[in-house]
Amino acid sequence: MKEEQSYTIKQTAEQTGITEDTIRYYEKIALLPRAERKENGHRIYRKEDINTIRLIACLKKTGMPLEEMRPFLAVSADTDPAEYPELVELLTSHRKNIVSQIASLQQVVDFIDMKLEEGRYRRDCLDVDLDGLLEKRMGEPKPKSVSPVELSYFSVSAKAGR
Amino acid sequence: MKEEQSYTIKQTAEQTGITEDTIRYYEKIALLPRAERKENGHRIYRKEDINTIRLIACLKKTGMPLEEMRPFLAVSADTDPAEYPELVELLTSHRKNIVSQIASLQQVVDFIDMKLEEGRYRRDCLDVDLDGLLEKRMGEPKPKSVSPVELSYFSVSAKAGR
DNA sequence: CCTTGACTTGGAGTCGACTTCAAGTTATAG
DNA sequence: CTATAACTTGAAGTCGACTCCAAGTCAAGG
Repeated sequence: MKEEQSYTIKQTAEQTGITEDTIRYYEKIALLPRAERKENGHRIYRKEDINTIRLIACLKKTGMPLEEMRPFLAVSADTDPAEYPELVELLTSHRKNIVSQIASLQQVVDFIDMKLEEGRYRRDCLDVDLDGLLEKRMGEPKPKSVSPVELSYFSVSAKAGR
Repeated sequence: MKEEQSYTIKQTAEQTGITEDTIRYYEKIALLPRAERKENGHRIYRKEDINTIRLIACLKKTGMPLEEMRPFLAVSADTDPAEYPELVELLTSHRKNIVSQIASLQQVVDFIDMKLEEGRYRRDCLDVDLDGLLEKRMGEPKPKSVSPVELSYFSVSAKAGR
């Protein structure tokens, strides 16, 4: 085994995409545990810590408020979730949230595709293969699309006269 | 045709899940157009407006700041996107964002599933069919799961001694 | 006529999440 | 020996998105 590699706050910021200030802030509000210091007082971070910060960044992308992250960080850090039933519940419940968030996002993607397709359709009304073109434009495969959910309200307004 | 149905701000709030205050606030910052008023000055809303508000709610769920929504609302309202190239670009670029957001979310779902599975696994170590059970617990089909992305950092810390 | 309820307005206050600031320490380079 | 850079601290400031407030209007009920 090699002795644990460690990083400065700057390196950590670079690796995680979270600014130094923000990392210190997270420590201040105890979202992160107090980082180890060297003799000179400078913080040092390990892979492990970087991973925790990455997890925060990831949860942030899901729109989770910092306060709600605490239990997740606990789980990530050391706790075995199954030992704490309320944690298990928290996890499953947040999972539901996220799944429904994905649905929301997918809806927006569909909205955008629809709009894009619509414009394209109007433009070169009569000859081009729509899907082929769309795929080319987006790079995305887009296997099925258009969620069953009430997508209605996204485009109506476009045609309803004002 | 029936004459357009209309709603009070209260009804609108109920239908959209956005509070009256917030709706007024959106109008104040001109995210929503000034609503029509009746003789007494009360706002009235149509299906069309409700749909716009729903779109805002939906975009909000994707974490989009209000300011960034303006162009989307324009598109939704009346503009043909293809007529404004910068709008098309905006749409495609935000589409990319969302797709990557979905990936982030999926990552978190995978993280949760992993944690849950892990706990379950430790618990009744030796006999149960994991996937079957998991599916039952979640209700979700979960056809493939575990995105290829660096999921590593999610669980390492769990086993790395502290 | 007075009250209740559903609204109106402008403005002030709150809250989460940073972000910036001022002042200080320590390490290396010229 | 000084200056630059990389950090430290605590506190204050900012910004987006509400959220609440006070004062007022109007319509219907008792």
